[in-house]
Amino acid sequence: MIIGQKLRELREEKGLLLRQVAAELEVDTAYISKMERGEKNIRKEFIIQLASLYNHNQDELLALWLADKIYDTVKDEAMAFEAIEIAKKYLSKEI
Amino acid sequence: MIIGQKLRELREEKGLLLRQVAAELEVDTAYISKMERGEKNIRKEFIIQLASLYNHNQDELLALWLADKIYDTVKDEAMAFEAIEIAKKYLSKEI
DNA sequence: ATATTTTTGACTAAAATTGACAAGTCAATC
DNA sequence: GATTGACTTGTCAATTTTAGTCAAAAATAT
Repeated sequence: MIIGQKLRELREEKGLLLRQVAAELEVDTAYISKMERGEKNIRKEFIIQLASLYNHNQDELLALWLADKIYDTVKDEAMAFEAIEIAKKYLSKEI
Repeated sequence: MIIGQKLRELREEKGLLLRQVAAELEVDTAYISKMERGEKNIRKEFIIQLASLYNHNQDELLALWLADKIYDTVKDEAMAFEAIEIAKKYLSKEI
């Protein structure tokens, strides 16, 4: 989703090829392509490596990555907003 | 987590046994026990059936159920709050 | 004590995920 | 129009995760 787009932007800014990024992460080129297009989940570890490779703020990327996961779990749910508020409440109380 | 507790409360209010609820959902008794104690995920379909069985507001239960899922995906993440805000933004823009 | 309810742990079938590989498309260039 | 390079797509094997059962153990009530 959004993290994928962002990763593609960053890669293109750096002028890197899928192949080069793939070599860095030690995975197949096709796999990077799929991550960038949101066809595959991205492992947290990869985000960290990519933040470093692209010289980009790691926390920002991790936030986007996590936001995508949240979005994915709520997107088709009628109670999405209510649930988010409840989850936030749990979270601030460190349940 | 929280949805489990709530389901247990509701069941006890109605004076139903695990066995009886299990029969209603057509699953094993142990499974209900595990759902109520947050040891197993609960299928959305079960929440709907239980709302009806317990005569309780379905949307409220679904919101709790979804909140738990959100909480679960963010609970160990440093960027949890930021991610939630981003996800909310996506959601309100219906991306 | 014993009968009933709930919990626990081990287990398995099914489903989802990871990631590779091969073949395909698409542009640009020769 | 053939070739080359970058990316995409489909399929697949291997691994991991999940759903739910069963039997035994623990807890609770009678």
